[in-house]
Amino acid sequence: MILSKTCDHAIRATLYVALHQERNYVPIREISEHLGLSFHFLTKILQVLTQQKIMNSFKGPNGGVSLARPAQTISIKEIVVAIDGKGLFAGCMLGLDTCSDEHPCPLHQQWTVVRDQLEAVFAQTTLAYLADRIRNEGLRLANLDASSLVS
Amino acid sequence: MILSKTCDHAIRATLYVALHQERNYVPIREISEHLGLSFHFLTKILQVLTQQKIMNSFKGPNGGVSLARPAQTISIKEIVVAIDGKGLFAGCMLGLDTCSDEHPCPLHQQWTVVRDQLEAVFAQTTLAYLADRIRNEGLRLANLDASSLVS
DNA sequence: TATATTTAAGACATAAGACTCTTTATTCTT
DNA sequence: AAGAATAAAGAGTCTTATGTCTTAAATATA
Ligand code: FES
Ligand code: FES
Repeated sequence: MILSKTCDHAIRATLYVALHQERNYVPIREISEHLGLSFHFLTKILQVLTQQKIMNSFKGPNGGVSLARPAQTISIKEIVVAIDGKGLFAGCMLGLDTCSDEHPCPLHQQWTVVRDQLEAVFAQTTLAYLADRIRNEGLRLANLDASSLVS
Repeated sequence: MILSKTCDHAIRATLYVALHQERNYVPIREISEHLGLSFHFLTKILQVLTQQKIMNSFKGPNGGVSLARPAQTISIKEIVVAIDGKGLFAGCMLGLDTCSDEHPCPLHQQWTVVRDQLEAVFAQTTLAYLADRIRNEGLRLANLDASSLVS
């Protein structure tokens, strides 16, 4: 798997929030129910995004989470790095402890070309862009058999 | 991590064998010592490659493993699929249970472009090509602090 | 045939990731 | 002030990946 489950959940949750930006805060309970994943687990994940200043949170009635910055300025790459670290964009494909042009492994040349493209695509893909496409094209944020949840 | 550790080990081991093709069989013990990984673990991994007809094995004195086909005909993709399955080249980036153009997730368009390129690169990169480059350019198969092992 | 060498197989152990539960802290509403 | 709603924090559990160990099977050599 490219991304950890934790990271998958983080991206889906931030997209859900981006789709509901008109509201002040979106409760985590609502997100977890709409995306079909554990409330407590999602809470832990979003705590990290809050600590990383990607989201804001607010306790108490009418509380929840919101994007800390305009959705146009938050990239998918940023979320991936916040949750999974920069390994995907910097690590060795063969799992060696360093990846560098000076001491490349056999797959270094092949991998870095693809990796740089992946990084560029993720860096320029923002939550705002994806939220627009979700709205306009009906892209799914959950499994098909649970799509009724997404409302 | 893109590939599992198991898959990393498999690729490194097959490359080691490809570098020693002049010999009939290469003992797994020798491979594990040169690559700095567990003999028993590597044995299990290479068993899978043997079952998948990518390698041959032979028991007893002067036994070991060898490539089942010419190194020119074995691609990295084939090894990745044998060990990790086809998930990397077919699965949803967001971890949803299906990935299809008909019901795409928000990252589908971005990911499939990169994924198809990764698949193409891996499919056309053979053990023979990589072994040549290892020989000619001194690419490393092990960590730097263990590179003396690789002889 | 006896012994050494090597892979095959499977049980077992450890570590990491994924998820659950309980308690605490904060804020709103009444 | 009291109670309800919500996130934060942390302990605990379950599952999967990784790694280890022991025994069996096959083969060569003497
Ligand atoms: S050194 Fe292995 S991918 Fe760069
Ligand atoms: S549906 Fe998610 S990547 Fe294709």
